[in-house]
Amino acid sequence: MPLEIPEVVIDRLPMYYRLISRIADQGRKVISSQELGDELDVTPAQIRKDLSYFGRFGKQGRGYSVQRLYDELRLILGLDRRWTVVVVGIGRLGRAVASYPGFEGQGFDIVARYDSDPNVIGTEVDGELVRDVAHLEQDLKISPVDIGIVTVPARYAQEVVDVLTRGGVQAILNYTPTRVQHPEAIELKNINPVLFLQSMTYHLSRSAKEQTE
Amino acid sequence: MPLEIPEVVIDRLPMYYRLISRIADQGRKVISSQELGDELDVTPAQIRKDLSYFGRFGKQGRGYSVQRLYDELRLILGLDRRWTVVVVGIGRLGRAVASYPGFEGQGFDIVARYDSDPNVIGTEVDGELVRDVAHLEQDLKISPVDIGIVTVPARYAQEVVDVLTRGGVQAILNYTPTRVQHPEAIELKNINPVLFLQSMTYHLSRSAKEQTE
DNA sequence: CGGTGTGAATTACTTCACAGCG
DNA sequence: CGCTGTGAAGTAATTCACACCG
Repeated sequence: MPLEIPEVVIDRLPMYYRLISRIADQGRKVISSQELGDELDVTPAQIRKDLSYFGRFGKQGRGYSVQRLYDELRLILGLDRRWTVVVVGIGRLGRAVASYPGFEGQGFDIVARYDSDPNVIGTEVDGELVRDVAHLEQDLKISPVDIGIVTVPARYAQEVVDVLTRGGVQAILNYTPTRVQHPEAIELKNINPVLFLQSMTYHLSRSAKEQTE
Repeated sequence: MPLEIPEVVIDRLPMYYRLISRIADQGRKVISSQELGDELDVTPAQIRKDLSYFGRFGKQGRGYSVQRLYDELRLILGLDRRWTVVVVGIGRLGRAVASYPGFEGQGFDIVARYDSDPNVIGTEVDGELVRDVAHLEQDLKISPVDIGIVTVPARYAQEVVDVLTRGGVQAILNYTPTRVQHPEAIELKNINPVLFLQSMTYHLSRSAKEQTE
């Protein structure tokens, strides 16, 4: 069963998890891969194949038990526990991220917030004090944290990532447009909205051209 | 040449563009696919193949002219013009997005900001007034806008997307965790940080297990 | 029946490897 | 020479299609 699961599959699981938890909330008991697929614009075969990497959760002729599938995905994604998170960089974006309720609601506990600006250090965000980033590495050594979110200005991104990795953080979400170096044992994902816009403008400029042709 | 270009290729172009503009800033004149690949963790063959979908920009034995490649990518991605953007939802995230200098710097002009909260409407963000979202559809009809960024609470996401599409917006960047319905002629990308964290926790919980085994 | 689970078939994507050009 | 551009080869991912089971 655990024979190298493709990364694309992993990347789809959170989407399945999100849908199935919504469906569970609606009180639905059973659902087919067809119906899941309709909702997500994915083929039913893909959903069945993806899930089959992890086990046989469905019942022939019936579909998937919503509760069962929810439980399994939770387990697979490691969401049967809480994860600790620090947010580094409390500018406008960091503030928004640090106070976004969607993290806590999904098991991600923001345990600390850091900044380097003396005007920001010591102020409150969401009722919690902002700490001095100079203490970050030391703090991480005393009480380790699972995940770091980086919302500092681009030029500090590498430095902050280095501190986080030295501090033993296992995963990093980088909101900075800078691509940073990092040990490959550490999970790192980038969120750069400009790249999204640019891949969309590619298509926009084509369809504009088609019109005139 | 224009024989169906894979979407994965399009999605990599902005990354190439970003790198090449940085290299151009450094005053470098020529660069090889090998060097580009080292920087981006991509094989040189992939870079050459990707670029070859659009033309022959390199010089054998030399590499790519940085300036030439920059110009070509700009053109391919439709960045040889400015794009207009509205931000809908001026909460903490919307405020951060609306005042992020990275958009203007890359040719995306935020031309208007909307909210539904009477306490927010009429206030200033980055020196610009926030308008009433009730006027959005009408405003778009009078002066069309290319792109909409949605930073409203999740439950309003569909409604806002509907207004934007009726208003003739061509692309939407959805910061909401809600997956919305939309005409397929419209480009839509979702940014949901929780999904990123969840695909990372999948790996974290594995490597934790490996340790104990 | 209806819908899963899955090998097999297909399609998509990546890498190889080398001819050809500056 | 050195490095691009690209068919051909090799992988990877998706979809098909159907045996099987509740």
